[in-house]
Amino acid sequence: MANCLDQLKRDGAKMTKTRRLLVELFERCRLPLSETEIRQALAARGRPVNKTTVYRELAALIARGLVQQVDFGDRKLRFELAGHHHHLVCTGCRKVQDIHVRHDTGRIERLAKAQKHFIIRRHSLEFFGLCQACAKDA
Amino acid sequence: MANCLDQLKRDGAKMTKTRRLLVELFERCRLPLSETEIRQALAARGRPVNKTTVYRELAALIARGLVQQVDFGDRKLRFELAGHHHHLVCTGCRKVQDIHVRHDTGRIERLAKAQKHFIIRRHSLEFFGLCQACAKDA
DNA sequence: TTGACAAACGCAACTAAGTTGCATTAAGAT
DNA sequence: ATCTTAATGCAACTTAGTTGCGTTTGTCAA
Repeated sequence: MANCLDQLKRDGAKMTKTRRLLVELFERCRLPLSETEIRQALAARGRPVNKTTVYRELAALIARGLVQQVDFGDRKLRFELAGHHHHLVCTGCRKVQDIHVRHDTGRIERLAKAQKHFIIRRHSLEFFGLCQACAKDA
Repeated sequence: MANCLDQLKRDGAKMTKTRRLLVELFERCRLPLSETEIRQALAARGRPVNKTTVYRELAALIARGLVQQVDFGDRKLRFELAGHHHHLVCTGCRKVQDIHVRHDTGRIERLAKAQKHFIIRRHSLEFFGLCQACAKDA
């Protein structure tokens, strides 16, 4: 992760306060964040930024492969440190947890190739349901 | 599927031309459609409708369990006949194909319950990559 | 067949998320 | 210290979806 900041530097990027804070934020929190959440977090740390800046910063980090987009179907983009994760999304309180899942994508990739001549590059797998607290209420 | 139209009737719904065409469209096409695509298709069949109507109609069908939402992460809602599907989404031409996948959700559900006290209700699993035509170009 | 009632509809105005163009500010190298 | 260029803010815009309200149209019963 630190080498990614190095990479940024190498191709002419500047080490701004915003960029440092943003990477820090992702590393500490390790969960998908929306643009709004990111701006709130940065503002709370004394760095209020425009939403345009957030999107541009994210685009830069995504282009370098540091950050990736996640998608929970609420038509809101979310972002997290790159790496293959899956999540448990609570439909009650919207809280998100990581979950480790071993699953055999190879089989499906071969199937798609053989039957549909389709080359799978990536997949998304997300789980929706109720967290402990919300299950109690229901 | 026909019994779903019956069900609609039973609780006071009217059999409008739009509704008939819409259900027909879903049954014939069997792939996730966006609001825009739906309106184009209806217009092509001589029934131009307002987007508000489309969304309301979809809400009614979803409420009855006839239709479900799908999500390909392009912050656009899509809709298809209810039932558990997975898709191959071409990132080149955006074409979508169904794919049949057997996979063991039971294991993961038990895991989520045991480790995180999380009750999984549903999941989404979508594959992104290149279809035959687009793979050639790349 | 007709008339009444509720569902369906269209329209216009609105919200929320994300994007773009342009002028200004500020890293950081020389 | 200065200069170059990345980073930033702002305002205006786009796209997807929602809401309120007045009008139209199925449907059912008389």
